[in-house]
Amino acid sequence: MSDEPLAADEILDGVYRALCAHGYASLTMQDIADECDKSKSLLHYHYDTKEDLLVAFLSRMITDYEEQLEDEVDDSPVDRLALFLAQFVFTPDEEERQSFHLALLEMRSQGPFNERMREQLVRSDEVLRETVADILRDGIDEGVFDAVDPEQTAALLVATLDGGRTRQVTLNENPTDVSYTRAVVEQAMTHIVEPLLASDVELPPLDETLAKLSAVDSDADVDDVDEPPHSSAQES
Amino acid sequence: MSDEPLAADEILDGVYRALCAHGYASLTMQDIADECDKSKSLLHYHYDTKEDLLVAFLSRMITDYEEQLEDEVDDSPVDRLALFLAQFVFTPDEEERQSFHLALLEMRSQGPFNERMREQLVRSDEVLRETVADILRDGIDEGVFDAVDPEQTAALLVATLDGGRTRQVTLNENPTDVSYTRAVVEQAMTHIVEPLLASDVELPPLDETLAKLSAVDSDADVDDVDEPPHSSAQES
Amino acid sequence: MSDEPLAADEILDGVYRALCAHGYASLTMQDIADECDKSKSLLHYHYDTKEDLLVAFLSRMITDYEEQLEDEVDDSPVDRLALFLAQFVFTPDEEERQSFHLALLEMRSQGPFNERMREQLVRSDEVLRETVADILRDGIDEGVFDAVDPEQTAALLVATLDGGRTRQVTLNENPTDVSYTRAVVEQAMTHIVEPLLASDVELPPLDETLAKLSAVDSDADVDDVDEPPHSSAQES
Amino acid sequence: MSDEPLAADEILDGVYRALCAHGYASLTMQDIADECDKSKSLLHYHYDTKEDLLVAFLSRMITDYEEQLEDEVDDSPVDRLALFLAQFVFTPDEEERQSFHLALLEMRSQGPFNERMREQLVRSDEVLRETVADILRDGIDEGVFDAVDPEQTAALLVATLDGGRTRQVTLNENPTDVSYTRAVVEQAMTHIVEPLLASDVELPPLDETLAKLSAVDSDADVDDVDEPPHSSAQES
DNA sequence: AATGAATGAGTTTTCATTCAT
DNA sequence: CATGAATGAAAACTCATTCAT
Repeated sequence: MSDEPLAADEILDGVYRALCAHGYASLTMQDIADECDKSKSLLHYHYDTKEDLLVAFLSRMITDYEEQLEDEVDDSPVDRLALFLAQFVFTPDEEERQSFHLALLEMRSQGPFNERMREQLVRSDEVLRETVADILRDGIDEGVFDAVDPEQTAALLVATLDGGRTRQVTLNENPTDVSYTRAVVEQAMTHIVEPLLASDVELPPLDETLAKLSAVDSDADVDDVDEPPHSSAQES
Repeated sequence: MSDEPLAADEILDGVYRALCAHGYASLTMQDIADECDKSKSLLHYHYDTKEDLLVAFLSRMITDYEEQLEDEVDDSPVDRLALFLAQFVFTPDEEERQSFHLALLEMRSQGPFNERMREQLVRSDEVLRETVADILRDGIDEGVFDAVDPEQTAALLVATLDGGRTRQVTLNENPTDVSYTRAVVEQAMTHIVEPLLASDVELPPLDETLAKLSAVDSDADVDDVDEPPHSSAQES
Repeated sequence: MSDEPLAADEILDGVYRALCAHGYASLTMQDIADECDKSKSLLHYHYDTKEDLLVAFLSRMITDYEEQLEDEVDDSPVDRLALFLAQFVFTPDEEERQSFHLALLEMRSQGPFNERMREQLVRSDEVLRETVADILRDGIDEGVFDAVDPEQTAALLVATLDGGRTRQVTLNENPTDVSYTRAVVEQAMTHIVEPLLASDVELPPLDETLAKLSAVDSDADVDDVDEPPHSSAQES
Repeated sequence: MSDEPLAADEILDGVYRALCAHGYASLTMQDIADECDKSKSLLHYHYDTKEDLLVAFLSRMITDYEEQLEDEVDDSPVDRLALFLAQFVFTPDEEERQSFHLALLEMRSQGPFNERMREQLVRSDEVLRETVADILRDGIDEGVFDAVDPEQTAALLVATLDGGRTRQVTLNENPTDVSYTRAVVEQAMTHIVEPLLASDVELPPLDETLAKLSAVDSDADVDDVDEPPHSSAQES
């Protein structure tokens, strides 16, 4: 019955918005407090230190992503792979997601200096690569992919997509320009994925998958005007 | 003939070492001053603001890299490509290298917040992609590569290598472990580069190119004990 | 009839334990709440402010001490004086005692800044000096002490004992070491008390009185495992 | 020739004044900064932490006291002892010194919680007791004192005087009232010191020594209106 | 060219207190 | 009675920058 969102969660939502607005490097507790309309002291009431808060944020993000993945297990390997590729492409209206991935990139670069953060980042990396490896394994079993090494190929794909996205978010001054990532994803489809497919299998075109993606999003997002549905998370 | 290095340059060297030691996020003017044995005030004498100093550092780094590239124009396209792949991710002094790329990654994530930094980063990206595109164009002209789109393929390769390196430096707690990058580079050779080669052409194995690389470095490094020769730079 | 201790009293017990554990300077309401397993809010329900709570604590402590004194009026002046000397500085549970006196010393030093606290401290000082003066008066009347000025001599004795204890608790890193105090008490007996005695009167040796003290305590302490019986209080 | 006082010293002077004005428990870096007309940041420039600053303050205080002692070595043991006793008595115009001793008492009660502070306090205690013990030893050698145990007797005297002062500063609401300490000192002279003297030796009356003390002070204090001459320090 | 001293604006964190339930 | 949640004011400390020399 309790409609009111829990403060601890609202704070994490504030972290998301504050990261988008200010980036990680210049993120202050005050920024977060402002974004969730709470007092700084309350942040410390729920999370002892700033680090605790950020670790909790990363952790929720990854868990949300894992939960989202479970919804997709019924699709065919080819569709799941297409979906995975498409998720890396920002659509022009996703300005916010670009800011977010930028902030995430900043946090990632803190990993080596912070044990607890690195733990989360490594976990995130494993989720990501394992997702692709699972898809590949399923596809190989079903005979729709050639018998490549699933782990190695997954590493290649994740590196490529992540590299494309990284360059997109770091280099672009116009946050609605998505050409860099899109080009990389399309090249990855042509040079890496398509040569893997069995002769009678076809990868759906990127635009088609993107269209499907935004349809799903509109469904889900009915009342999430400003807020990520604990889900825009996908990472590292 | 004046042997004594210019203070302005010694300061930039200090930036390099301070970035390796502390990362970008927690880099203070004092850190840099300590690394180059100068006073904070002197840094401000030569560079008005911290931002000026970091922009100058990025700029010198890219210029150094460009100069280094000019030494390689005489090699064959295949060798140059092999060299590029190898160089991107390995150097004889791995540990320092990784911390440096980590710091660079942090700076890259500041690009969107800082016009002048982004300028340098974009320039660096162009140098990088243009280098690969040039190699590809030369190779296509000479008939050793298939007639792919040089720009697009260059973007794919750069994204892949950069993505691999990024994941390596952000996820690894052991800074001398390069297995992640190596796997990605090898996969990139197999899945992306080799399918491009004319039927009678062979890409030299990674190890061979690496061996060549360290031979060259030993030659050059005679008196570079502690200091980057204004050159370890290469980026973004 | 009602066995359950009153919350207001349990809170004061918490103050005692929290003072021993943390000292006065860094004593927080949370510390006290933790020690009595109540919420901070409850402390404020029973005592409006932190100051109120501490004043109440001091007040109860002194009252408890006064009550304890009444038990001793039947003894001879010499015995009562010996007891006073011994009691002032030693108790069976030394370690707890020292931390408590330390905390008390901190509170005492707040007196000049806090009217209400000073009131209690002054009252405590009067109780203490009056106790000794009474003993001296009784002894002079009975002819066992020389005819000194009871008030002045009481002031001297109290200052000496308090000074010894203060130096003990502030200087010693080992809280069970009482050698400093013992030395001072013995010197006080030799130099101050003994010259006061009529020629046929003898002060019982310190060890003997101490033995008596611990015997009494063991009797009383049957069910006081963890808690001060509202009584360890005695002070300055 | 440099007339201007060193900032580091001015800051320590500020600590003295701030301690007098605010006490130790509520002493903030801002209070100290205000008292010495410097910025908080400058305090941190010269002393890394608040603790460092306070330790430095204690340390200078003790050193100053030791230096002052050296001026007195030529006096006779009886005079030196009289002087020592008198120094514990505040004269009515020494309101400031009372506040200071109060603050010092607060710091002393922090000893057990702070290793570095305790070090200074122990050193101070040793200086104080050794001073008296030295006087006693000299006097015994010269035959003006009875052959008491110098260390033990010194401990008794220091405890008594310190206890008197402690009670004075903690209990008195009127900071110009010095009756408590004065009474204790006089009692100590009568009951403890005088019985020690050889039959032909006399202790100069307290008032006389006090008069001598203030004469010396007026000499020295010519231009120290508001400032302790790095010397009001004397302590345990 | 070079430095030590100094500062203001800002950061995280602490804590007594209040409020709704 | 009792509590968890929430807050505002203030604390120590940091850091880029400036200034006098």
